[in-house]
Order: sequence, then C-alpha cells, then structure tokens
Amino acid sequence: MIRAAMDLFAEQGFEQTTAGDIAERAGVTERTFFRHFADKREVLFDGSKTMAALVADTIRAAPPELSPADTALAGITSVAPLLEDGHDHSARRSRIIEANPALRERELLKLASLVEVIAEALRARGVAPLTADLAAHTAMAAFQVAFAAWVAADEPPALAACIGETAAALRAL
Amino acid sequence: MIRAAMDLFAEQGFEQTTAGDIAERAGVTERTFFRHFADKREVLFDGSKTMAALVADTIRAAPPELSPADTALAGITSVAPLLEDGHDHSARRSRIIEANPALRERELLKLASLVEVIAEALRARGVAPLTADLAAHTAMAAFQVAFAAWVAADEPPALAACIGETAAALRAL
DNA sequence: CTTCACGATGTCAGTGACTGACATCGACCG
DNA sequence: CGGTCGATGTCAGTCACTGACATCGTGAAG
Repeated sequence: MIRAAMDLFAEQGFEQTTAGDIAERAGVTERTFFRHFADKREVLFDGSKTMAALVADTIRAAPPELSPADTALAGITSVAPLLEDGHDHSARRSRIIEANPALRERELLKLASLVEVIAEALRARGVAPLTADLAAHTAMAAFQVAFAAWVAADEPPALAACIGETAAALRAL
Repeated sequence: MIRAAMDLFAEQGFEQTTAGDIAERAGVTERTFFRHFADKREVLFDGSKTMAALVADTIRAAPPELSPADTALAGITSVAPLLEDGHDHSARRSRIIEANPALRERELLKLASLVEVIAEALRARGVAPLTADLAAHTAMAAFQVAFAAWVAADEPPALAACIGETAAALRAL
C-alpha cells in the first residue's frame, strides 16, 4: 500500500488520489487501508515510530558527560543510518511532501514529536527543562537544514557528515 | 465566527464541534463559514498573515550591520507587541491547540511558514542561504520556547523579555 | 481429522468536512 | 430608477473516515 500510494501521489498528486485509488492499486479495500493507516497522509510516515524509539535509545545510552546540545545532536544523528541508503527514496518522498501543505503539516508534526522525544530523554538525564527544550529544538533545526541539503544533492554525501557540518555552522552563529 | 469557534472548541472540544455548530452560533450558514476560512482549523489562525508581514518588514528595516542571527531574532521579536496585551487570550488559544493534534499541525505549518519568511528576508539582505535557514530556525526555536514559558506563566512577564532571555540561554549552549 | 478461536479482510451504511453551481439580496453608482 | 457587485443562502455532490457486522483462512487444541 505504501508503494501504491507513493506511486499514485507522484503520478497524479496527493489531492487527486483518493483512498479508494490507493486501496485498489494495492489490491485491498478502502476499509482495509484505513485499518492500517490512521488517515491518507499517514501512509507516507510509517517509519516515524521507529525513528523516535531509536533517538530515545541513543540519548539514553549516550555518555553522561556529553553536553545537552551534543547529546541531542547525537540522538538526531542516529537516524542517519536509516536514511543513508535510501537517498533516491528520500528525495522522491520529499518532493511529494513539499508539493502538498497537508503532507507538510504531517511531517512537521512528526518532527515536533521527535523534538519532544529528545527533550524528554534529556530531562530524564537530569537536564533542566528549558535547556532540554532549547537543545532539542536546536538539534532539530540542524537536522532539518542538513537533511534538506542532503536530499537536494545529486551526488549524495553522507547524511551524518552533513548534520555535523551544519551543526558546526550553527555554532558559528 | 472566531469567537464562536473558540468558545465551542473550549466547551466541547475541536472534534466534537462541527462547522455547522460554529456557523449556527455565529448566526450564519455553514457555507458562509467556509467562504471566510479555508477549513475548520483556520479559524484559529487568522492573524498569521499579519504576523508574517510584520516580521518581513522588521527584517527589511533592520540595520545592515546586524548579524544574521540577531536580525532573525529581531524579526521574530517584533510580533511580541501584538501578543503582549492578550495574554489570557493567548493562553486560552494555546490550551485549545495543544489539546488537538490537528490544530497543532496547523500551528506548526504557520510557524514553518514564518521560518521561511525570515529566511527569505535574510537572503534578500545578502545572507548566504544556508546561514539564513539556520538563523531563521534558531530564532524560531527561541521564540517557541519563550512563548511556551510566557503562556504558561500566571503572572505574565513581558514576552519580548522572555524571548531575549531564551536567546541568551540558547547562546550559552 | 474436526473444531474452535482469532486476526485480517470485506461489506455497508452513516457522519461530517469541504466544493461548485446557482439564486437572492442589499448597498452603492450612474 | 435600473444595473452592478459583493456577501450570503440553498442544494446537491464528493470524499475522508468510522462503526457494526459478516466472512474467511490459519493454526492450536482436542
């Protein structure tokens, strides 16, 4: 269904694609589609739970002496391996999302949830709430900018390196 | 209609309130409601265009020697006066939005649009694209954290001061 | 081998968000 | 006074989503 949805969204656009269209191409019923995905947009955001769990685990396992900002950065960077291999897929997916405000909204919500996960994980390490929020937001800012650059690149560099460079540029501000 | 919607959302929740309910309480038709607001959520985000314009103007008028980060911060801080007086209203509105993911999505989209406005205004001043993106995201991070603290406060301090302090804390990371 | 339980799917009817087409109505313009 | 125009009402239609119920395939228990 995920493949069917991505193909249809790319071919004819998100709004022009009905849930029934996706279901039909996937060989199931519309009702079945909605049993697997909470709504039509969710079909593009399947891995987000996995990513959140990974980020939380990474932060929990990070050395205690690491600063909040560096810990948050390490957390968000840990998702890079999940994406490194699928540059084409990520680019295709990003193009679809950028083309539709409703999908962009959903992506922003997922990213905001990730920020909350990071902040919560930092607080669990004893970081002050306000500092945790700021570090989480800042790490996410670096990730977003780095990811956008990585996705736009024809010859993809390493995503993890992109994030590192972007974070360095951020510190220079 | 805005008042009717906020009241109903607060009373019975966003999902439990139909567009027809809002229209009825406001004394108009459902069709008329949708002529004024693109969708049911939009009714809570009326001033966002004004804010974006204000931010863009502020950045355009900022002294050229100001650093990108400080310029972005000045831009986002310029919306503070619009909110200072309406602390109760902001708090009430925030409570409604936090209570519903769909509304949170819309808010995130508006904030992301603001980030884009800031970045674009910085680029127009000759700031490098990547730097502009980073500065815009960072300023927005400071604003979000500061605004959350301001909204949560019982005895509201000055929002502009909140943003300044938060930005200072951010630099300390 | 039969039976039973259960998870995944199909079917169907219903609600509510939105949209397009058309009619109406009141203010203002010449 | 007739005409124009913007705002509103009316109505029918599409589509996202949901709840209730039937069906079916599989695998465990007897």
